[in-house]
Amino acid sequence: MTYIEVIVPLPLNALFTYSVPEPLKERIAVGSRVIVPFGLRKRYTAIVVSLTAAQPEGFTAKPIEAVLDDSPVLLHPQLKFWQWMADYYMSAIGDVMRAALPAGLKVESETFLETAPELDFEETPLSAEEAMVVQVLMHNGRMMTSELGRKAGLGKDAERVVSRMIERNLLIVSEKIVERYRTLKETMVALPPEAASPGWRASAFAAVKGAPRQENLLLAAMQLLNRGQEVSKARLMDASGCSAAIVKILSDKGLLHVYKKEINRFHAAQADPTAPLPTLSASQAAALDSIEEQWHSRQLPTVLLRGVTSSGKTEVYITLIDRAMKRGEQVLYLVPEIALTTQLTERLQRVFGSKVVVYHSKFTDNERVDIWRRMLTDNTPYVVIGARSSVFLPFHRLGLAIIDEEHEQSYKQFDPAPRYNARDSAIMLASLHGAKVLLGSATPSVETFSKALDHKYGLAELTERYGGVSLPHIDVVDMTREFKRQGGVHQLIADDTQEAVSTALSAGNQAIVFHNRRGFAPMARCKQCAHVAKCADCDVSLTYHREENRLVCHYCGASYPLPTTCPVCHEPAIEIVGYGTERVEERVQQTFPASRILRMDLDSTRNKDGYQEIINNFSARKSDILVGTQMVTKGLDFDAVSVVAVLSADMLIHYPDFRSSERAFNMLMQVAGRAGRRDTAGKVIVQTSEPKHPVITFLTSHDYRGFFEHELAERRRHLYPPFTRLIYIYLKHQNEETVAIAAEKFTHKLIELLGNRVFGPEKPAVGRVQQLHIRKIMLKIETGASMQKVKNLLRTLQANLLPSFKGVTIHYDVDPM
DNA sequence: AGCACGCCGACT
DNA sequence: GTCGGCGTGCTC
Repeated sequence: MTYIEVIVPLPLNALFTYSVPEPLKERIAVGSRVIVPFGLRKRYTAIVVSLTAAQPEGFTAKPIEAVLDDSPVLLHPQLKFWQWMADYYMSAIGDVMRAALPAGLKVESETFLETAPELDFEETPLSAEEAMVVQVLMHNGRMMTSELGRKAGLGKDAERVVSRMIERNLLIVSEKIVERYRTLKETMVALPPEAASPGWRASAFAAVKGAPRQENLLLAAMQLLNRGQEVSKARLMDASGCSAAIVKILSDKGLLHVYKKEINRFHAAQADPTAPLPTLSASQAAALDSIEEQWHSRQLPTVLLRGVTSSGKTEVYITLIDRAMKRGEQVLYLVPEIALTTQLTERLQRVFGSKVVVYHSKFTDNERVDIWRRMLTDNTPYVVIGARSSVFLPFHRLGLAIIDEEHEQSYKQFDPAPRYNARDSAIMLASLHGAKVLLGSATPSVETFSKALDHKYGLAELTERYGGVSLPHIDVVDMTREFKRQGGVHQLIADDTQEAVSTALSAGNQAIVFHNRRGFAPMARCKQCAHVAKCADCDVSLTYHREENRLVCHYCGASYPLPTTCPVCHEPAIEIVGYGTERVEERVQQTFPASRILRMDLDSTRNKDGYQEIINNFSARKSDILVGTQMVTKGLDFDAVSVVAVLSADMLIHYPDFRSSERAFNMLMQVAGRAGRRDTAGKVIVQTSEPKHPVITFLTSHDYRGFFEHELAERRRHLYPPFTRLIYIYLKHQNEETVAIAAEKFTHKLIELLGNRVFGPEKPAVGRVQQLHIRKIMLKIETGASMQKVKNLLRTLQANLLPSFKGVTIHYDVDPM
C-alpha cells in the first residue's frame, strides 16, 4: 500500500497521512493536488509532500478520493520554500499553502441538503416550517442551508429546523466539490471554409448589397482575416465600428463563422518589443559592473543598489533582466504596490514585449490561475513583475530577483498568517534556486544598509540624479513659531506654504499636498463632555468621512451614523476634530479657489481604475493640486510638479514605534523626490513643530548616510534591529482579564527562560480589535543567537501553557515592521 | 478553520 | 422534563 503525507489548507501545523488506492497511484507525485476527506464530511484540496510505503501507527489512514493533476502544480524548490516560511515565520504550513495557491487551485466541498429520496412526504407529519423546507427543496433541488433558509423564509431558525429534520432522516446531507476555476471563453470570428473558393468574395458582397453596415463589416473582416485566421469578435467590432447585431446578421447569412474558444486569461502583451535596451550613463554602467562583479567574483549573491531618487535604477534593472534572460533564466521583479506596476509594466513591455508577466492581488482569481498554469508549462525566460504574493509563483529556474524599494513596509504581510516579508522571502527563494538578488532603494532600511556595510550584502551606489537634475530645496516651517505668530491660532496651511504653492501655480506648475491621514477628520468629540466616538468592536476613535456622512473604523471597517447628540451627556454638541485628506482637500480649495484639485487616497482609489484615472488626469495637467496620503509618494513621475507641501511631519515622527524615525525619513525623502524633475529644481515645504528633530535636519540636507548613522546609534542604544531580532507575541481573547492573566503568565515563564530579552506584556496602541482584547509581548534576541532555539522554546511553551488558558489564541510576528 | 460532542440554564 | 446555548477537542 502507498501512503502519502499531505498539507491541508487549514491553520494546522501538521501533515496528514492518507492511503492511495491502487488505480490513483501512478498519477501521484510530490507537489500534486489530491482531494482528501477531512473530518466527518469536509473535503479539501491537499498538496502531496511525501510518499511512503510504511503504514502509519496509531490511526487508520483514510484513502484519498482523487488526484487533480497529471503533473505537480508545485515545482522544486517550492515545497522547501513553504516549509522554510512556515518555520521561519512561525505559522502553520496550511496557512502558507492558503497564501500561496490561488483559490482557483483549491477546490473545496460545500454542504448541500436534499430531501430523503425514499420518503413519502404525504405520509409524514410535518410542521409548517418543515413543510415549507420540503416544498422548497422538492421544487429547486439541493441547496446549501443558508440559501434554503432564505427561500423558505426561516430567518435565523434555519439551522435549528434543518438539523431537526436531518436527525429525523427527512433530509440528507451531501457534499459537492466546488471547482472555483472557470475557463474563459471568448467569441471568435473567422471566414467560413468556402471563402477559399474563387468567386466567394463577389458573391459575399452581392449578399450584403444595399446594406452599408454589413458591407463595412465584411470588408473589415476580409482585411483582418486571411484564410484560416481568426479574430476576436470584440476586436472585429472595434475595427469595423459595427455592433454585435451586424455580426449576427453576417453570421446568419453564413458569411462569417462565429464560435467560442477557450482562452487563457493571461494576456501577454501581443506587441513585440518597440524600444531598445536603455543606454547607460557612465555612473549607471559603473554601478552595473560593480553589481555583477560582487555577484560573481566576490560570491555575494545579494547586492544592494542604493540610488538617490531619479538616479536611474530602472535602467540598471532592465539591463540586468536582459542579461539574465539571455542566459535562459527567469526573473522576479518585486514592487511594493500594485499601484507602481502600471508605468513600470508598460516600460518593461516596450523592451521585453510578451516576456513580461504581471501578477498581483487586484487580478481576479481566475487570472491568477491562468498565470500559474502558464508558468508551470513555460520554462522559457521571462520576467514576472509583481507584488508580495508573486514570491509563491512556480518558477522553473529563477536566475535573478530584483526587489525594488526594499525598505517598504508593504512587503511585510501583517494579517493573516503567514506574516512574511516578501523581501526576505525572495532572498531565501533565490538562494534555493541559486539565483542572484538585487535590492534597490534610495533610502535602504537600516537592517539592509548595515548588512551591506558589514559585507554580508554587496553594495553599489548611484549618487547623482539622472541627467544632472538637482535635488529639491527643502524648507522647514516651524509650526510652533507660526502658532505664536498667529496669536495662538493653528493654521493648517502656513503662510509660507501658501505662498510657495501660489508661486508654483502662477508659474503654470503643479503642486502636491501630502497629508498622511485619510477621511475627513480623525475624531468626533463632544464639546460638552469630551466624549470621543469609538468603534464598538475596536479600541480606536472613529474617523469621520463626509462623503458618506458616517463615522468609520479604520481597523475593522465598521461604519456608524454620525450622532446628532452626544450619547453620554445628550447635548447636541458633537464636533469634528482634526484633519484628514478630505478636509485638507476642502481647505486647499478654499485657499486656492481658482485651482483644480484632485485627491488620492485609499477611498478615492477604491474602484478598479480609480488610481490610474487620478494619475492620468494629474499628469495630463487636468488639475493643479494633488492632495493625498502616502500613495502620492510612490514612484510617480510628474514633470510639472515644482512644489511639494508636507502639512504635518509631526504625525509621521511621533508614531509610537521604534521604526517611526526611519519610516518618516523614508517617506519624506520620497515625497521630496516628487518635486522638480527635468529642468527645474523643485521646492519642498515641510510643516513641523519640531524643526530640530534629526529626521528633519538630515532631510533638509538630503543626507541619507548621516541619518543612517544617527539611527543606527539609536538602535544600538535601545537594542533594536539590526542589533537584535524581534519577535512579537500576540495573545487574544474576548475577555480582557483572561488575556491579561495569560499574558502575565506567559511573560513570567519567558523571563525564566530568556531573562532580559523579554519585554511586556503591554496593551498595544489599539488594545482591542474585532471584539478581541490583545496583549503583546516583545522578544529582543541578540543577533547571532540561535533563532531556531528561541522558536523551539516558544513552541514548547505554547504547547505546555496555552491549554490551561482556554480560548486564548496566540500568534507570532517574526521580524515585525 | 469547521464541526460534532457534551454539559448547564430557559421553556413546553 | 427537553431544547439548545456555547465551551472543548479533533481532524490522517
